[in-house]
Amino acid sequence: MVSSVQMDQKTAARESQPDDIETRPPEARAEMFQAVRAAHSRELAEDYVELIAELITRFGEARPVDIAARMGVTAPTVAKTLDRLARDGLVARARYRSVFLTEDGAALATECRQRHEIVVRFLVRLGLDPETAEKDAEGIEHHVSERTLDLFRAFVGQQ
Amino acid sequence: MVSSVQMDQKTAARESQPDDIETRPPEARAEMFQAVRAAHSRELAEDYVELIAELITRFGEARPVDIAARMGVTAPTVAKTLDRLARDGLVARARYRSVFLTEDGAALATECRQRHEIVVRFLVRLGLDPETAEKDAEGIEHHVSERTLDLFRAFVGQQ
DNA sequence: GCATAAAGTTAGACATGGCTAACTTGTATA
DNA sequence: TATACAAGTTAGCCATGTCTAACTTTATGC
Repeated sequence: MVSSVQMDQKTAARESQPDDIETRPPEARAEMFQAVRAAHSRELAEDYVELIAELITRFGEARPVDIAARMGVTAPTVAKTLDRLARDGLVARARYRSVFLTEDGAALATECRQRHEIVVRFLVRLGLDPETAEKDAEGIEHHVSERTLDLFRAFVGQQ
Repeated sequence: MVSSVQMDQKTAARESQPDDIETRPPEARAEMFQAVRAAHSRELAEDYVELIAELITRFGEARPVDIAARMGVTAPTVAKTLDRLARDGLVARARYRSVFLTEDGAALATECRQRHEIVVRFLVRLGLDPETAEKDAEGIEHHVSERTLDLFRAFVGQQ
């Protein structure tokens, strides 16, 4: 262990380059990673409500079998996930029936769809092919702050 | 159930707007989500090796206690995660000792550091404040394809 | 050089998100 | 309308990633 040496180096580094993330206190890093973990726990819910909203729009209902096919998971996985979403007040369901969104779920879906749209359009505007843009957006959209989304909007909007 | 009606709508939609992701076959969606899930399973490993590399550079060693403070998790969580990384050949460790990267781990760390750098610089160039750029990059970096990264590089590089 | 503090480990709990196998319900058709 | 197939559910398994509590080892300071 080299704690005392570390402290000296840390202090020196922090004072010489205060803007570099590496030199900010460990708690600052911790907060960032905690935020990413929080985003992850929302991701699946967001993807589901977004998909459910789309299925309802296109087909009038969202069936577990269609969700499973599009999410690339098995039926039991969908069932368990829908139970969690119901528990969290995002979807409403009756046994052996299609799934519907609650008011909260519908609101979340709308928000997610818009965010997704903006990210895709931003990437395409940047020069990415639409196919890859869709793929990347699926992963990126859950980690884009409001501030960044505004910049994306501005970039898409310009001329 | 409305399978036959669904099929008609699906077919009609697919023929009218072949470029929209919603109109592509369900398997295309499934692949995207599977890719995102695969990215997730790599995320933690990437964040750890990146952090470990940085700690080694700055302090000469990477101690679990320092990793825990910066990841925002407890010591046992770090221990278990390091065991998995060791199992996967990314880190080497001896009981009660600091952690080191294997050749594979070091290579992954370098790759991740560069990707992270580019994403941050891209966001800052776009107009984002450095603080938020760091935060967003932490989530985004794991979901950026090579193609997108090239576009980010180009955008950062231009004048 | 010994006591104590700090760091690390182990054990065990829990939620999430995936799976297969087996069963039940609903639908469609012969 | 009876039955067979499709859809949905339940049970139970597993890995991941988090935690707390309790214990062991290492390092520090007097």
